Amino acid sequence: MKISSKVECGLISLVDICVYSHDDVVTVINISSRQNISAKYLEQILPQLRQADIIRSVKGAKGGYILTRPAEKITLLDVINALDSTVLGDVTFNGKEESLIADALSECLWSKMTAYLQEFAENVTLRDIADKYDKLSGEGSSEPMYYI
Amino acid sequence: MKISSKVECGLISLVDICVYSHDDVVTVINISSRQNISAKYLEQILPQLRQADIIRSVKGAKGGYILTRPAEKITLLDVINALDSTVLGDVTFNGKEESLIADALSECLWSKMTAYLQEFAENVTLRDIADKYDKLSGEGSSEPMYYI
DNA sequence: TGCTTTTCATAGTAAGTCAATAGGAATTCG
DNA sequence: CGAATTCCTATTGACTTACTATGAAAAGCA
Repeated sequence: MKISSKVECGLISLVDICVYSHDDVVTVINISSRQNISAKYLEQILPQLRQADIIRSVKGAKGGYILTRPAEKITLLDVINALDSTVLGDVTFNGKEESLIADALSECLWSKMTAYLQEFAENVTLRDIADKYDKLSGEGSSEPMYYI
Repeated sequence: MKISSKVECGLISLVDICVYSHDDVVTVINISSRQNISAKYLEQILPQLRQADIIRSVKGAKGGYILTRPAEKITLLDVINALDSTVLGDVTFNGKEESLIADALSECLWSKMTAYLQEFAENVTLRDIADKYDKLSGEGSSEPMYYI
């Protein structure tokens, strides 16, 4: 399916913060260099995650970001809603399609499909994703790294 | 969620054909006038449904379109794949995000999310949608139609 | 205080996508 | 032949996306 780069990068940042913040803040530059994402781009994404109360920011020197709550209480739905509400929001059209069929589709199909997707996203937590990453990177480190 | 107007109009067309074709072909102009969709736009959408073997076309005068098989054997997945493969296709990125976290996301999250959506779409048939429409339009006709 | 580090806010831009339109060729019926 | 209809390709305008740019504001530190 179609996931914007904003959501992808936002999620990568959150996993990075989750894994590398040891009760301390993580800076945009930290994330940028570890994850190969433009710092300026992150500077645009992270504030949105802050507004959605997923991360908390500390300004000034020694500043940075940290999760507002344990990773198991942050869901994929939270993140997607914060960064791209069209992914899991209602299906909407220009309004031109005025027909009973279009009505039937909205009421009986698109609404259910959206709800179905939302249910998936509600049940994936940042902890789940971070654990998967830990497992994968653990496997990787016991083997030669071909792609250095 | 985000559904393109192409998919919406294509689905409306299929329901229209399903309901109004009584073993006979339905023309673009028929659909266009019944559903308030530009005929030229439909002329672009219907051929794609034909290439996907969902409808069959008859050229020339007295020509038109008809379903290739019973409505209960046409799934939402078929239609979406025919008109907009990005909706249910794999999640792909520019390839810039080279990090283990991005790998973990592809392998463990996006692939599952896509499969989950596909499962939904596989289990909705054109018959289901047409039935819903019949039910809705039936209810409507027993009440005054305010929006003639 | 003044310097450095960092977040914050806003604007801009280049490329791509989408919805819709346009014009005309090819086919078939009567 | 002529009307109806599908088929094919191109084009346009609006919108969206993925970034980049510039600089202000805040906070730690010497």
